[in-house]
Amino acid sequence: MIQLKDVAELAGVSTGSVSKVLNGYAVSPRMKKSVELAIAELNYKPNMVARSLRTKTSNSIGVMVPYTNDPYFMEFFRGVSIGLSEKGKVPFLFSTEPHDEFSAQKMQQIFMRGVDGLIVSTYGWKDSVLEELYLIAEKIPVVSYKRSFPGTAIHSVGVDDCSGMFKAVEHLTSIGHRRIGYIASGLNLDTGQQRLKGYQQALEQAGIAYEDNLVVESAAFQIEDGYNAVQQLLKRFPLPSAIVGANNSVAIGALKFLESRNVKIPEDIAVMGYDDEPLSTLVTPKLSSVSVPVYEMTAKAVQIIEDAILGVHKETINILFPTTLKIRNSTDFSATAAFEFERFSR
Amino acid sequence: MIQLKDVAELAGVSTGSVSKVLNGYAVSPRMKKSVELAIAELNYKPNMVARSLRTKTSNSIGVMVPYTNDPYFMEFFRGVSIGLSEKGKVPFLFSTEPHDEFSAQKMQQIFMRGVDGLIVSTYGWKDSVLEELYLIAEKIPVVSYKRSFPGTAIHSVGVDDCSGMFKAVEHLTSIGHRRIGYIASGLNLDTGQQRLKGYQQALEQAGIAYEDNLVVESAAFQIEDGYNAVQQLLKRFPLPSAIVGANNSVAIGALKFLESRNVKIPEDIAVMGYDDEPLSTLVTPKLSSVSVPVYEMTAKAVQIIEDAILGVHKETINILFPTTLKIRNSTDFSATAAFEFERFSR
DNA sequence: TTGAAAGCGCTAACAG
DNA sequence: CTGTTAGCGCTTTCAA
Repeated sequence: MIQLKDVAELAGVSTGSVSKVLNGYAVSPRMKKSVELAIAELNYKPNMVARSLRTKTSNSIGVMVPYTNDPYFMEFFRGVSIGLSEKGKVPFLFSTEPHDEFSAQKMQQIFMRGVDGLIVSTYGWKDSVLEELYLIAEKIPVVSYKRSFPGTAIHSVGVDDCSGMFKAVEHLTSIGHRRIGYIASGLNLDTGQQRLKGYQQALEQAGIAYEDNLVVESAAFQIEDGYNAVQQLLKRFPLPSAIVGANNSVAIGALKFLESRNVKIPEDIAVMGYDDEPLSTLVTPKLSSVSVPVYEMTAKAVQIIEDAILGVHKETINILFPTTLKIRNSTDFSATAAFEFERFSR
Repeated sequence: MIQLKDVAELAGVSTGSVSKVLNGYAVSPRMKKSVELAIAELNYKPNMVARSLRTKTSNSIGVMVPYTNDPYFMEFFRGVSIGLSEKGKVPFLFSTEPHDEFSAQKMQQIFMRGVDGLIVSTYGWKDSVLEELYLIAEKIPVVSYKRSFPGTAIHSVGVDDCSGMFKAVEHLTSIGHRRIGYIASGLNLDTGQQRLKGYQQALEQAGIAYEDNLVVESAAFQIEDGYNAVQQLLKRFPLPSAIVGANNSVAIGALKFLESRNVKIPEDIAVMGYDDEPLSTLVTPKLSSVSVPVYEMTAKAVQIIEDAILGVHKETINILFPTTLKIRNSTDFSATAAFEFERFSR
């Protein structure tokens, strides 16, 4: 392994001087030149581990994502990754399984490795793991994705789920639906509660009485949970003319069950998702949904981390992003039929 | 930050001794006890950066995955992540964009951070980046996923693409198809060539003459590439009665185009994918495909890395895994209609 | 079995 | 502007 000392020798200068040109401090042009020559000659690469030990920063960020098959993981990670890369930072990635016994341990691992900050999606985390997170947040900046932790040092980026779901349901009432089933997921989470609230407020605004038995709770946020939950809704009488899922996956699960029973969508029953993803345009019919600005959110998360590391933030930051309605064929037969490729573009 | 020295002081022993109990060397029970007590009392966490600098190993592995929207990325990463986690190793993740100018730079970054090995999917990498990879492979173990580099130090895990595609096409000929269109992707890669070869061999075995104009090349491996490519195939006369995609995404793209033109699948044209993924069961009709044992492959990749780090391997390892046929409704109308959830299970 | 001490490769005062 | 030097927190000889 060729190291700084070797560069110094070849260039005929001190190691301190080499370090200076490496880190962009003021040096004479002559010195700079000869050092750079030696670096190129030897193909020298600084040892980041030694640098980290000395400077106590690593230019790396811990990222924790849930292990679900949910595609939002992919977009979240992708966004964070692009953002960090632009800032010259490296992601240390950890996946967490919901109810993973080792999440706390993994988080410690990552912390011990000297990351400068943490960006986390805490979906499925147990309280004990969250406790650990609070502790870490006292020491390095932490940004939580789509979930806020009021009263802690944890920053967050999220969306206004109440207004987002309001839009979804308002869309349905605006095209005439009066009996709207709701597949509720994550009612133990603030985000799940806000979505339900949005549903209720939209009904209220349309002058529709809320009916408890049009809301069924799903086991979780996955496709199969929606597939199972929708079956309850089909036992109601009169049948709902529209069904909204608390997220996109449960809506797709519902869609798939209805398809298997030859229910016509949207003619017999309209289906609406929430938290749009590329998959929406690949199912038949294409799923209407409410879209969340993943890229803006992840970019912001990275920005917050960076600022926090630099000590810019004195207060905990909690930002909510707006959502946008995507109307497709699962609620509107006449919606654009052109093949639409939804990509994560920047 | 509480450190080893503090533990030593509290326990009334030397730092060397604390290090010994930390690393499981022989110490007296008394010493062990008191040190452990002090560690617990102070809630001491070793600084992995310092440890790495000293030991020259980091227990971390660099993982490079392509930035595509292709879901196979997710499964690959998930498998690797689970595998590493089981070995107590941490993934340092880097995403690469096809034709990314910075891939080489990113790889250097990761290398400089002292990873003990590298697991890479080189999809879309330019030659200059590969050159860099060869160099790195001289210094630390590298395992490539789904692509081999004969004559280099790079290990690989892959599948037998020729026999895999053979199975796919054989399935079609066995149910009576004689005119089978093929969407070729990645003909510049060995894996793309092997798949095409499998297609040709299956035709030959069925006594069907190969026709150049039933093979169209797609721009890349994405859904939209299949969507575009299939349009060429529809200009052939007589029309093919079946179409095979070189991977799952292009097959889905084809499926979506045919759907938009109200072509009945599989009655008018059967569609077959390759390299199955969960998405196959979410499109309508469900896509027949050839499945690759992602988890076994990633687990093997991790195993190889681990062994190589320990110096077990003297030779470069190249392993091919077998594929399995998944028959669904896009080729067989009567295939199981039950809702099938494909999950990445272990 | 334990302690003392010498670094791992780098940066950052501090002097010159 | 440049060189010297003292560590960053840990492991690992080497002696005791």
